[in-house]
Amino acid sequence: MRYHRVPDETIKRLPIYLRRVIHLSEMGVKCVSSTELAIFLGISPWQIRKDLSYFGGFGTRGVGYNVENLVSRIREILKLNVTRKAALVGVGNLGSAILSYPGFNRYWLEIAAAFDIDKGKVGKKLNGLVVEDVAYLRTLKDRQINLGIIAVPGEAVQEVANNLVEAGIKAILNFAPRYIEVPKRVKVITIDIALYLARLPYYVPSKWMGKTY
Amino acid sequence: MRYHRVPDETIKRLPIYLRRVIHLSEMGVKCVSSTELAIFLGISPWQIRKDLSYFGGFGTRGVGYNVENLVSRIREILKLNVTRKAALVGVGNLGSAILSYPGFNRYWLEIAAAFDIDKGKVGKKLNGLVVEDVAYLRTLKDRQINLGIIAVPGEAVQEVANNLVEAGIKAILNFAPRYIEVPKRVKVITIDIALYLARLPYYVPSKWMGKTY
DNA sequence: TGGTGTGAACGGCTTCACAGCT
DNA sequence: AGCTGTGAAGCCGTTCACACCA
Repeated sequence: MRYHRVPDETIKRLPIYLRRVIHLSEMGVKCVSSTELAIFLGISPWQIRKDLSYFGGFGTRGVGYNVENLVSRIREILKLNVTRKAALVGVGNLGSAILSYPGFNRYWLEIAAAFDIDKGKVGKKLNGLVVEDVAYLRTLKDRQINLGIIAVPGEAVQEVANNLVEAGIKAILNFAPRYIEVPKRVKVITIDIALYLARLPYYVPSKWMGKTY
Repeated sequence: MRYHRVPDETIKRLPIYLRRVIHLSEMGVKCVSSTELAIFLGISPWQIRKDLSYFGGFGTRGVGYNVENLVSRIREILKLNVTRKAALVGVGNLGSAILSYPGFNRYWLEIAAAFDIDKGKVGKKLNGLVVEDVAYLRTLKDRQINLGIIAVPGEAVQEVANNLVEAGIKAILNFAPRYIEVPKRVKVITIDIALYLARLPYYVPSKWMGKTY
C-alpha cells in the first residue's frame, strides 16, 4: 500500500487484536482469518484487514494470518517488543486495584514502582512493591521507567503530572477526573470511569427508564 | 439548527462538559464561554459550540452559557435528571475500588447493589452495601436497577452479561477484557484498562525507549 | 475457491468563516 | 465589540468492490 498516515483509531484497535491473538496463540491455534477475528471482537473483517494492511500486508491470501506472526508484528508496532515499565502514583482504592491487576504482564507491561503522598502507606509492601514517597518521583529518571499511571484525587493530578514529566516520564495514563496539561511531546490518556457510567443512561430508551424511578 | 443526527462523539464529550460545569456551579460561577470551557477541557471552542448546538442553542450570544442552565440541559440530554441505579457484579480488587469510588453520585449515579459468586464475600458489608449472591441477580428486575457494571474475570463475563440482560438490565459497563455479545437493544461499553496502558508505548518516540531498557 | 490487500466511494465528524444576537 | 449558532468545506476513517494470490 502507498504511504498512508495510520489513523489513531487503528492504533486503538491494535491492542484488541493483540489480546485475541495472544489468546489464540496460547490455545495453540496456528492461523486465523479476519472473519474469525471479527466474530470474537465485534469489529468488521474489512476494518481488521485495513488496519493490518497499514503496516504492510502480513497475511497469506486464501489462508489467513499466522497467529505467531501477528503477535510479534503487533508487539513491534505498539513497541511492546520488550517489557515496558510503569510507575504508579497513588495507592488508594483504585491504585491498589491497578497494582494487583494481573492483566498487564500479558502485554509485556510491568508496574515497577508505586508512590503515595500518605506517610502511612509509604514503606508498606503491596504486590511485591514497596510504596515510595512521592518526593522520590524524580528518581524515576535513573530507573528506566518511562510510563506513568496517575490514580490520585483530582486536585493533586496536575502537580503529579508535572513531577512525572520532570522525572522523564514519556506517557501517562490518568485515572483522575481532570484534563491535565503537559508538554506536547508527552502523551496522556485519561480514563474517568464515572464518565463512562454517566454515558450509559443516554443509550437506554426512555420507556425503560421512567422519570419516577 | 435543522435536523441532524447527533454524533456519538458528541455524546462522549457531554459528560466532560458536565463535569466542568458542575464544578463551576459549585464554585458559584454564573456564566461561562465556550473558550473558557475549551481551555480547561482541551477541546476546541468550535467543537464545544457545535456539540451544544445539536440540542438547540442554549447560550446567549455576546455573553456565553448560563452555568446552571448548562448543568440541567446536559443532565436532561444524558438522562441523568433523576438518580440512576447500577448493580455491580464482582467485588474483587477492581470491583471494590469502583464501589468505594466517590465520584458517581456527582453524576446522579448510585451503585445500589453488589454481587459476587464467592460465598466468602456474600453477606459482607462493603461501603454500606451487603454483597449478594450472583444467584439473586434476577431480583434486579423488581428493584428498578437497570444499569450493570461487570468487574469479574474474563472467563465469567459472558455468563454474567447474560444474567444481567435476563434481569432486565439495559446498559452495561464492562471492565473485563472480553467482547461480550448481547441483544442489540442493550448498550455495552467495555473498558479494558490494560489495553489503554498497552497503547502508551506506541506514542513514545523510540529514541526515548531504547530496545535494551 | 477462499481469504487478503487496496484504491475508490461513502459517510461522519471537525474546522472554518461568518451571520446573527446582545 | 463579543460570543453564540450554523451552513459549508475539508478531512478523516469506514465500507465497499474487486483485483490478486495461494
